[in-house]
Amino acid sequence: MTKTKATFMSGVPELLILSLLAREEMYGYQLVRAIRVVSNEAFSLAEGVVYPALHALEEKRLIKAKEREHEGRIRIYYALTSKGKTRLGELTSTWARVCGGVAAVLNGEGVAHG
Amino acid sequence: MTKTKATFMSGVPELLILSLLAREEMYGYQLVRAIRVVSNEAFSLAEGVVYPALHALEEKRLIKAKEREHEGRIRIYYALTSKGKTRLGELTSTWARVCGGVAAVLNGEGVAHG
DNA sequence: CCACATACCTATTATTGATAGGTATTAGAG
DNA sequence: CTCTAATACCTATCAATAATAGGTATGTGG
Repeated sequence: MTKTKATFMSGVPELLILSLLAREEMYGYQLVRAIRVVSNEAFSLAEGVVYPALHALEEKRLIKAKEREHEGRIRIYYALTSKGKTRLGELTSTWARVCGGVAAVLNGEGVAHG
Repeated sequence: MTKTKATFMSGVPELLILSLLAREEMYGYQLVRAIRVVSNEAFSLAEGVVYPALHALEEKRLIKAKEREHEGRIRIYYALTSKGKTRLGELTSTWARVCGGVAAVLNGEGVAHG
């Protein structure tokens, strides 16, 4: 069927995660719920998406992990590094450019001649 | 270097092409320029992106090709099918949902508790 | 005791945009 | 007449990564 379900999502998980972590430290499971809630149900990223993304971001030094105990259970909190803040800025502006470009085409007035 | 250049672009070429073809028939080379111009330089999709996309869309019956001669040279014009119009509507609303979701997170007020 | 929520993880698949080529024709510059 | 640039089409390959579908372990409530 080639049902394309992943439309428009490339780079979005990274942007969402960095954006949420910019406000406060969070652990993976918390991020999964936060993404669903804060996006008003627009996104529902599974753990299988979020955890690998976190590991990739950590490897790129965009976020930093700190294990912390909570009620006898270990949670891995992630915080943005300064490199991560820079990256978030880049992603945000790229996102704005893409949004603007798409809007320009969708609402475009005239089109070039044949 | 793992320089990720393709951020936020998944599905965008399809959306742009369908959107432009919804207004008027166009041929591949023309689309390449139109995407650059109409998006205000936000996108600059190479021919190696546009042509395969057109072939894929044609195979899915979302667009239809008509060869036409222009000054002794053959151009392949593409037009939306009704299926293509439906698809464009779906993509547009998906795009709106994604945009809204990202905006909600980027401008989000409060975040869930730990 | 069992089910569920919490909290973490990985392997695999599939899609597809980007890159880097290639062909052929026509127009214009020198 | 030649050479370049623009037009107009094409394909093969790569690389990135979101989605799916699993898996482990602990704590809580009925």
